[in-house]
Amino acid sequence: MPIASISETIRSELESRILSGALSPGARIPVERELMEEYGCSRMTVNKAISSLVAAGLIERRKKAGSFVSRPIMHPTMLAIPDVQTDAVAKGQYYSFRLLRREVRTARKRNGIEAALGQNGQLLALSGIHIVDHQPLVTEERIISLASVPEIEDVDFTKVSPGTWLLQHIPWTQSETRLSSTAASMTEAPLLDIPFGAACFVVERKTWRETLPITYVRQVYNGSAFSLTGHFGVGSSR
Amino acid sequence: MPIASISETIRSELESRILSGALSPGARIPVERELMEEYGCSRMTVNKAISSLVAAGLIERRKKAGSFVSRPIMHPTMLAIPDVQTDAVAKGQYYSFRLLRREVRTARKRNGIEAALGQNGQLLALSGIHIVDHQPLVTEERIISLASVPEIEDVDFTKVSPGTWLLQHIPWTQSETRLSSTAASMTEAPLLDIPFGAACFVVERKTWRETLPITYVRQVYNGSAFSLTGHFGVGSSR
DNA sequence: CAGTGGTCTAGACCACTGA
DNA sequence: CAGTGGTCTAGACCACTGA
Repeated sequence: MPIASISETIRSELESRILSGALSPGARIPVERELMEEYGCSRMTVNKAISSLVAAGLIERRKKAGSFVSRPIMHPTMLAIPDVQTDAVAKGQYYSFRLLRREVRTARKRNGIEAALGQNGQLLALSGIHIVDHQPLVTEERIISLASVPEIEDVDFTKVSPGTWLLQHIPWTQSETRLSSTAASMTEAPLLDIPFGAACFVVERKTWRETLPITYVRQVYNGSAFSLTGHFGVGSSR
Repeated sequence: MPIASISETIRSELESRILSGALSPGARIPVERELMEEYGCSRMTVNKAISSLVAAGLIERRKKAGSFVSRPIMHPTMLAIPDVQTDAVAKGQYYSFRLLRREVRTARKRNGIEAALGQNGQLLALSGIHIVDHQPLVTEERIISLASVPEIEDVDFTKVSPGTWLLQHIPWTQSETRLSSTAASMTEAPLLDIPFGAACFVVERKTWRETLPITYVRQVYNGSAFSLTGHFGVGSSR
């Protein structure tokens, strides 16, 4: 194991004092110049340690006033929502994507999502189903802005899923993900090989590259075969 | 607006070059000593800029070899899973918690979760329902380690929900959250005032304080009244 | 107006590791 | 073994803002 650097030592000792409650929310922590003396190091080193605790949300700083233990403590969770194909391949499972529909068209009026994606031109609308280990796992309805991603018009989606292709070719900077549940519809139920009305898990995502909209996708998972797990550790983001 | 510092300038210019694709995944970025000259600044300043991009996952560094644009690009999402009561109160909605069952007992054998929570003593088992704007929104089954949180035995849960009380009184450091969907059971359906078998959204969470287990909770939401939304921006964690 | 943090400099020594 | 990043020093000047 690597020997902890001075700034790591300061960071972890402050973190312990906060998490143990020795320094309670709202408490003032020693000023940088005090910590310099305590650890016999330079101010830059102290600053680095405290800055990482600020980034982790454990400390807030105010000039002249000092540095304070943050007050709120919520339930944030970092969820890594997997790409279906990438995830299946990583687990060594058999994967295929079955394309059900492919259409190039303009945005439908009165559909806010399509309007945003299609404001600069045409849309590619796809629907299909992800099959993992020979079982249908999740249906997908996707809309892609051809103005933002013209080259996708020539991609063969029998070899690669649209999501995987986009991940590998288009850099994105912002995403918004919505998670919900729904009852399987008349179209989804037979595709997923589950009863009409069965509980499903829904992932919807919009993705942007800077301010340029790229894609919207709605995925409906077989609810009995899918869950998402997220972890969160206070101060885990170094 | 504050004038960007030198390190912020370097950071944002590198970020732009990466996100625009001018520097593609796997590409080598200039070494620190080159960037020093380019920006006419000290190495520490360059290092600070690059370190923040490393923390944001955009860059990976290898000694001797150099610094490279990261390859993967996943779909991480930061979800802030709200506390039901805190969330409702913040929105100005009427909130109440109805306690249905309260029991102090030892862990049931063959139940891994209870065994972990009850290894040092007794458990407090609670069940109840969160009522928001006079509509039942979510049922809750919770188990709390009395060894870790002895003072909770005297709390009156007609005024405050167990989750809110814990958030406000017990510092936690690690949590694991699982999201899934399920069909409403015979006990849940009437409590939520929905049909038996209706699609529900399930949140399960285990929480620790360092290595000490604190609580496990399973919440079943009325699926037609609930969704979670998370955002993610590349490089948003400064 | 004085205490605090924000940022930077111009070096330094070292560990690591790819050529 | 040389290039690269990791970390640190001992200062410095300044902006902000609470007392």
